Amino acid sequence: MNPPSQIPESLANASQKRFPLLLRSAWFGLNQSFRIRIKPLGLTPDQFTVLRWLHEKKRECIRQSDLAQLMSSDNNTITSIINRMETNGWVKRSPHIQDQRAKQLIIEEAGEALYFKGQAVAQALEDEIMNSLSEAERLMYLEFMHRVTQACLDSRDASRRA
Amino acid sequence: MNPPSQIPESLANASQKRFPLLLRSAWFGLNQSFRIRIKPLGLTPDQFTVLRWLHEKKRECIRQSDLAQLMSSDNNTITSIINRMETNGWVKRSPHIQDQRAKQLIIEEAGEALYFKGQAVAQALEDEIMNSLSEAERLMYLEFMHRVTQACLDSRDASRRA
DNA sequence: GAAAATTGATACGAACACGTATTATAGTGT
DNA sequence: ACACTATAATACGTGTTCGTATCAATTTTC
Repeated sequence: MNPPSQIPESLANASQKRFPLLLRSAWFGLNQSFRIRIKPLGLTPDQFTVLRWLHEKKRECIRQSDLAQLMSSDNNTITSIINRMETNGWVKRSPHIQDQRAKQLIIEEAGEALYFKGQAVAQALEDEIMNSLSEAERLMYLEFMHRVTQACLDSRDASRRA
Repeated sequence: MNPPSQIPESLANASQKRFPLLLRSAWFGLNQSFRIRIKPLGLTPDQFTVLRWLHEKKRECIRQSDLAQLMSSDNNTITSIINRMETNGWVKRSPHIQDQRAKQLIIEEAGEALYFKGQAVAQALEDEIMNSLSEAERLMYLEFMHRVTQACLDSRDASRRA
């Protein structure tokens, strides 16, 4: 009865072929879904992403600025996220050996246990989303997405330098 | 010289075929690039998105909750964004005719002028990104992206109901 | 080796995302 | 008419994003 209440229709109309709107909705949808699902763990999506990188790069020496680049984020954001996660005992800061300015990030036992629980949820969600494409489509899509993502990051870097 | 300083390589390794990481980087890259480019206008990306929808739906009666759905956002966020934009004189709140709880959003002259300036920047950025794909690839990519986006939004809605 | 430029991290503030609670209005069922 | 439920907007608190400024340490340049 309300005129603008059929939102799916308007999405199908206006944003169907508009990359920025699709990207925004996809990211918000995925992020919100993941947030709801890992909420019982006491984790936020960004905190999980931190745990993921620190787990995968455990053998390497990861500084806060390295993490910022891996997450397409910046040093400010990483500082405040790590502050909360350090308080929770999930990660710890350690002095960097060669560079006295830097701090090496290390995942704690509690953090790693949390990561494994979150990873199961994340994998299930990823599989669920990717099921909307066939095997062949998925391969093409990921290849295209990879190129588009690089273009987005290149554009950002160019805008920063300008 | 620093061990983890070649980030492009690590992106090409670990996240090459991981949809969630690609999506995150693409969204952050695009958003950051757009933010830098429209900063001279005094606009943020989200404020531009508000102007965009209010311009495109000018003929319809758009309530705050309608805008929240269009932007994959929620009423809380819309309230605070509209507060700032109303202060700036870009939009105004008007009582809804049939529903006394609701407020109709209307774009002001100053807001529309800003929108047109931002739209030129947005279109240039979108074209720049889409240039990383050929014409045929772009058609396929947008079709796949549309399905994936729907899957993300469906997953969010299912998680909310659960 | 000293000055200059760069980099790593932090503090602070504004904007945004989101959960919970609250108030006011609308619709529903009886 | 009445209670019950649902919806629209808001207030408030926490977490995240990002710009600007600051400080310490490193690298570069001369």
